[in-house]
Amino acid sequence: MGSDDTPAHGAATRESATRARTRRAILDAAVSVLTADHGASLGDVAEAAGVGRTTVHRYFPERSDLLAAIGTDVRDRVAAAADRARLDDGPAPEAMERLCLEYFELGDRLLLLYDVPQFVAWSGIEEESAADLALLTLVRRGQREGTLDPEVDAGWLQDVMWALLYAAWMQARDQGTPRHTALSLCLRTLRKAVAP
Amino acid sequence: MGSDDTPAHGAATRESATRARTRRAILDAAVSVLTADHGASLGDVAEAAGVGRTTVHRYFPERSDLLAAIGTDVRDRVAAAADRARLDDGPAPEAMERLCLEYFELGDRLLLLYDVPQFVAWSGIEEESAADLALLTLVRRGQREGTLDPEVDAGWLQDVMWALLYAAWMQARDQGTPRHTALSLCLRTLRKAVAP
DNA sequence: CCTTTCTGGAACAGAGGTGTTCCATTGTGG
DNA sequence: CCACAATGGAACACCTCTGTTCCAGAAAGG
Repeated sequence: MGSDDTPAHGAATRESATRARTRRAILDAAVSVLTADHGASLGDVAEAAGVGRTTVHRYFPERSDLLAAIGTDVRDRVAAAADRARLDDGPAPEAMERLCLEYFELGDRLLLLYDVPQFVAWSGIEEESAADLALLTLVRRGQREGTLDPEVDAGWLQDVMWALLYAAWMQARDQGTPRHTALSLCLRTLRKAVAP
Repeated sequence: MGSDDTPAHGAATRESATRARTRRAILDAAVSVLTADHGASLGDVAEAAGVGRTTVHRYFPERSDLLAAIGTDVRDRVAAAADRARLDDGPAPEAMERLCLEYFELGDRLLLLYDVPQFVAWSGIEEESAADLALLTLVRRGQREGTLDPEVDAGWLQDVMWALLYAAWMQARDQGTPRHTALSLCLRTLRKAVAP
């Protein structure tokens, strides 16, 4: 990331548009391929990205570099999503639903993060990311205000949200439930589950 | 399974006590090793079982045979658990909680079944096992009787139960929450989530 | 248009897992 | 106590994935 393989000339020079596009293609392909099969080979990823295996290695020297890059990518998107949800505004349950909605849109990417726990270890996602902490704070606020169930641990309510999101994704993926239907089932159930 | 490698003498002869014990040891070790790392090698399994790699191959000629055996084992346990829960008795929500409790006890084994989807394909677990169908029937009964939320699809409520179970296992495994605490959180939340 | 960047393919060595065979050793049960 | 069941280890060929190098051709971009 910091040390590029195009060292010479300037210093601020980032990455050519071509390279940026190729990088994204590989990253996106990796997400969908790895979601389907956690043990997929780099050859599979390359093929899915419409790119030579050599090129994948050119961007991500080792397998772990690719995984780390995915982790970083997801972390950024999660942070942005949490930001958009404005967790500090309005009633806690509604803020939680906004977050759920934002996260739902991230789809596959979060599914992958969910069941490939190594990603949490890779690429500086600490145990508690900023987004996780913000959610935890939100839950505590809701419990204080009496809008969220105060009798269970805040961490549990957090997990419940993730679990229902996961269920909704599965419903959409395996049962072919339309995305918006799955999401509204999720939100409805979440609303009831976290109520006092 | 049907065709043993001890063909001679009788016909009803099952398996020596020694062999049965070894088989179980391998199966159990495989579950815990594979739960920790889906891509673990047969060598790892053998080591965990306190058995030579050759011996593993003697019982399960190919990797897929071992996986299939795990699948079958889990399927049987699930069926027995569903049976013990007596899904046809009493109020639907309570029956659902009994099932949840039984499933929770299966621990690792179900976790594995959950995130190694191949198992569903291996070893004759059809899309809808008998236990799944019984649960679906239970949910429909509850909806008819007005004790379960009638406005959502029965399949969704089923998924919600699994999702909360999963969350409870994770809570126990990663946060070190005592098993009974995790279970009661799960049941409390489930009760609210599925209520009309 | 021509130079620089970027790419894909081939070919390679190495690592690690798999499945097999063979044999010496241990143990279990009659 | 003795035969036979059951085991563990070594050695084997084979496969797949990885990571690397090298080079010729395509694609940008000035």
